[in-house]
Amino acid sequence: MPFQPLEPRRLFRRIAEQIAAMIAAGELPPGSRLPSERDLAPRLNVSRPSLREALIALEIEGLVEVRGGSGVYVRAAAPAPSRPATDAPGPFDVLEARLLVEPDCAALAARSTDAAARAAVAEAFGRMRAETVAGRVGDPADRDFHLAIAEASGNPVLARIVGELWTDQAAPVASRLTRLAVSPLRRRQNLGEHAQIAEAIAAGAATAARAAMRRHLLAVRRARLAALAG
Amino acid sequence: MPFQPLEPRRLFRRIAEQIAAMIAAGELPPGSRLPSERDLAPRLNVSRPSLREALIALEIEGLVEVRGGSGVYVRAAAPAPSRPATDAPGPFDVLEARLLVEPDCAALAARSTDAAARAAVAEAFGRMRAETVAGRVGDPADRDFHLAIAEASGNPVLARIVGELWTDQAAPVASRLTRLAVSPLRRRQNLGEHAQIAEAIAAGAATAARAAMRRHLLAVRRARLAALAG
DNA sequence: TTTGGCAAAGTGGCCTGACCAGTTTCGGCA
DNA sequence: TGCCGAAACTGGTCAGGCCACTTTGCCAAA
Repeated sequence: MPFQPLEPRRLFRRIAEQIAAMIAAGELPPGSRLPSERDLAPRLNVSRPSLREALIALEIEGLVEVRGGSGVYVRAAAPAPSRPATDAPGPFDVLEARLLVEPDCAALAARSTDAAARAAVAEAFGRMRAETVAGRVGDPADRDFHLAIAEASGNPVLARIVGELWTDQAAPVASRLTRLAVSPLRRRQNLGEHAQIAEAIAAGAATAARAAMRRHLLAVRRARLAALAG
Repeated sequence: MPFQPLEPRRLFRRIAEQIAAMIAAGELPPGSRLPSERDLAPRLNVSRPSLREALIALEIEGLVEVRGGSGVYVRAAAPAPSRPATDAPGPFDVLEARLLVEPDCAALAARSTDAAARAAVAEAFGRMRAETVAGRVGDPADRDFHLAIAEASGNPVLARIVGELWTDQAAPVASRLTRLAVSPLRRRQNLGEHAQIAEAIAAGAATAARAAMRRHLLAVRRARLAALAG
């Protein structure tokens, strides 16, 4: 069965989501071992290389752990109630930090006199809109938009912090949550919220920009909480 | 050349890092296209499937964008080697960032239920008081105090950010300014402001802690501005 | 000369089949 | 009963091949 048009997304993405769904559904409990690549691939009607690509994606997202010679194991991602925060880099910690920093970045960007930087914000928004409309994943474009705002704040330290926060967000636990939380509806809302932010910055409305960014991040948090609950 | 022991990490990881290093080094500028998979694989002494796995990893991490039928492109997010205006890391930029983050850290620390972390804040304050009385420079103790508060916030991401901000502050320009701004009078004031913060946190008064931290940082800024003018 | 469209070249997407190097398991031997 | 080694199993990697999409550039028509 040597083909399958790439109309949907790429195959490894679909495989990864399928496996992630099985994990979420409890068919593959945390700590359990997945069927071997040789078994699983034909069962999903894909080749082993494609399955491997999907497993690598899941591994990077922290859903799964690959132990050479032994097998692929579902990672225990359950938030331990005993240890609330201290050393665990939970996804909501990143969001909390973003909530402290990014609204003011937006306000500073709105006040900025650097035309080029503000043009970069508008351009990043345009790119993101194009990609969202096209139905692509859009995550990198999202990042670029927020980063452009941080850079437009004129404060390189803030820009660096925001960049690092997005790197954190790409880390295992968080990115898994991100993916779960991004429904088509949420993607559209996301775009609308970004539009408000971009407009406020373009208009030089610092207070409005701050408020819009805050609303946006709160909405993101709500979506992730819902994804966690669902 | 069909093998290569898996002593280091897995091959795709090493390939990904190698490519990421090229991007960071500017050999592959943002927006540029990587050599085709068929060209690049033999150049890195790996097979195409392994290279593909690495590219998928880089794509998930947002470093690269894969456009089917076209090529693999470096995402425009890497810090370009020369950024003219924005990249001057002025000392007041750091202070501005601290002003955004640290007051809320103090508030979170006051609300924290982690007794050990709050004890660490009190202890750091005690050490600082001892050193200030003894007339020492006080910078490390000062840093420890602020860092203890950030850690007591319970959010490791915030703790890391604050730590980095203090590292920035130690950079040449800023540290010279810091030294200038620390008169004996200022040192006493500093200690008093810290005492207010420490007390508010110990008392669990979140709002008061936030306000005290904010006042403290504004006072620091005033002192530095004065030093700059004088 | 300009513009339109179409074909070839190039690129990623995916598959089959195979061998290597670890890990795990289990049966035979002490 | 307990230890140890071999076989079975698993992931790691490679080679080569075909398909579908994108890009490019040539050529013909306006």
